[in-house]
Amino acid sequence: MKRKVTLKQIAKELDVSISTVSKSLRDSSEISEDTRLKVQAFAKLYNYKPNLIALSLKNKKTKTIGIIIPEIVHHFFATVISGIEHVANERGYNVIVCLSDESFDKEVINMEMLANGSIDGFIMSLSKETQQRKDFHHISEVINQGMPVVMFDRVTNDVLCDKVIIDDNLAAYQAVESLIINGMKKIGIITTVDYVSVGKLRTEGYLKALLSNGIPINNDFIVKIEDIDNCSTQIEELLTNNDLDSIFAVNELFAVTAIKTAKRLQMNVPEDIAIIGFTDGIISNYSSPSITTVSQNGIKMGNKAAQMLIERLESEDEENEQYITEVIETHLVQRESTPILK
Amino acid sequence: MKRKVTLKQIAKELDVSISTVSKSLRDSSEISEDTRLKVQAFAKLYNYKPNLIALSLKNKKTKTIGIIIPEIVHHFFATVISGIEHVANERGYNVIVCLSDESFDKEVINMEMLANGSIDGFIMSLSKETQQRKDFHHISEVINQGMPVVMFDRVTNDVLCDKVIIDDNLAAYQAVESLIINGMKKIGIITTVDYVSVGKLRTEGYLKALLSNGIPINNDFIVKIEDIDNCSTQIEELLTNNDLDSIFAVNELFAVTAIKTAKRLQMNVPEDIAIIGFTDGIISNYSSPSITTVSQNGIKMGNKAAQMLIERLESEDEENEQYITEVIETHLVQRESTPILK
DNA sequence: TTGTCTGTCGAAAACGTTTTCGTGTTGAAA
DNA sequence: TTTCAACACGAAAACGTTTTCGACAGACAA
Repeated sequence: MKRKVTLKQIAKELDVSISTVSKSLRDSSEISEDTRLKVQAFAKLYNYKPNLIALSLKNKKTKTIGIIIPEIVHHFFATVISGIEHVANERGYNVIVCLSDESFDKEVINMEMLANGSIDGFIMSLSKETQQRKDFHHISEVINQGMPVVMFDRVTNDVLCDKVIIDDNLAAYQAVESLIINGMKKIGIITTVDYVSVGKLRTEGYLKALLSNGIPINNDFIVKIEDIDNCSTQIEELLTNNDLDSIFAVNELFAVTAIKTAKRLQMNVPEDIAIIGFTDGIISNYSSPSITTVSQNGIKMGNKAAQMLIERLESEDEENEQYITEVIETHLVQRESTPILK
Repeated sequence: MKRKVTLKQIAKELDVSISTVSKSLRDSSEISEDTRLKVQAFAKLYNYKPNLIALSLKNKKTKTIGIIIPEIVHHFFATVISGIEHVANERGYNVIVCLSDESFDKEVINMEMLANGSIDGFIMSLSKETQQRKDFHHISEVINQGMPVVMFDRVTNDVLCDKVIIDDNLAAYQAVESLIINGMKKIGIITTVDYVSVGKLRTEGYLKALLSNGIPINNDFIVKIEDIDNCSTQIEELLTNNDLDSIFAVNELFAVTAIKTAKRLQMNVPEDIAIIGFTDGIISNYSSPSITTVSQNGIKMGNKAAQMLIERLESEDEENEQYITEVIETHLVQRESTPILK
């Protein structure tokens, strides 16, 4: 077994000082060509690589980005990580991933752990519980210590920092309006409880679309799901009792569940009822019928978040308090769960 | 902005030595109760947390696990990460994720980067290109430096280390045999090119099942897909030319593509043709018909891999050369793409 | 008084780097 | 011969910890 070699060992072997070795390897002009080449050859032979931990300590930079997300077995979050990782890698950064499991406590613990020197900055999306509690002290604290944070998707106005989002409100508005334009009048919505920020925004977009098109709002058409595992009866009631011509679902899972329920009730999609989902993931693509959906480009969000964080990390004037909220564009992906939309 | 406070600063404020502060915070009996309490109070007030980078350097332990996988936008790999992360977190470890993008070079670069002090050990799954080249020097090198490695799923016999796999050969054998038991005779297979280790093993299991049940092997029934994006014609030919009664697909994507192709060709699944897939991901669950498939429990694989790595990291006798290959059990998940299997 | 023990604390090394500054040698100019 | 610059290199500090060892004071016994 060959343990990793250090500057000190090379120095000893070659009977020079540590400084000389270090300078030689960094091609300093202070060192004569003779010793420089000798040291470099020796270092190459023993495959010397500087210890990154030591460098981190010295430079107070770890070249590592911390990511905190609610879960990873989730197509959208996985794409965002992928987007972050690629930009990070290009620019010489590594990525350390922590999962909050939608738990406030785990989010806090993970942040505190990473904030003690392990990383240079955070990219994060809030857990449900955190959004419910509206307790963001752990994030403010980190920012207050001079560590930049970029939030994406599930963000909050209560914390000042860079953000990357889609315009959930607008995207929902456009989706619902495209149903209206195509003649739909009785449009239901399957959404989340209100404390989930993106769910709330998408619901608002739905309402706005109805209002601005002169369609009265019917509360029977709105179902808010608390627990995804026990949503089937709620959805079934929505479908049976209201003679809907279409449904807007605020995520893939709601959309596909609506489709399966409709099928079970002998309703044809899209002939009897049209369905639009949100998030263009695996499910939308491979369900039958495939799902017309609002695409939110996770890769792009990840790319942008990483860019923003790294630029802040590497900018000269540390204390630039000009926080940016970047809005990633969305678009409607036409598939089989709706008629062809004009 | 309040920068993080260090031992040195506390020492200065309280006019004691750094050692005294450190010992006080670690409840050393060397220090009088007076000063101990005073220091602790002060540290709490200023929210002192030890710098983990400094600790890493001192202890030569980072409490961090490096994960290298081909891609993350992939249900199976995401579940494995999730499994690793949970065990790691419980035992006080963090997880740093790198993606090889199925590229040999990126795999090498990432490993070398992480091997220079950033992590205590690796958990990895080989990239396609690495498997094709059969070049594992980067892995051997890391192991040779005393850094433990656990490989999962896509492994190789050419490297000695701990491994977590499923018995791909056996699982495929059982899946195909269950088709045979249920009266299928003309069984096709959609598989990968041979250098993908798991694909090869699953193909072998298919062949073995046919052989041991006295069914002749027909090479027309075997299609090997190189490029997933251009596989539709190959699959279409397989379906039209051979009058198959069933298909074994070595992954989800092949299975769902087979189903879509069959539908297009006006064949009913499972009445006209039964289809069994591999990997129990989102697609199998949500496609219509849903897919009968071999479930490989990614969470469990991740858990086990993390356990094995951490145990090796924390075991007393460093040089235990008894490498273990853990086999995670699989089982067939009955869904709609086959008749009910006995 | 001398010696020993105990209770508190600080100095310093160590982990592996980078970098500043100082120092000794050489050669050439004066 | 003296002076001075250029050259080549080393010592040491710094990053933030932990830990070993030594030091000093006071108490107590001989």
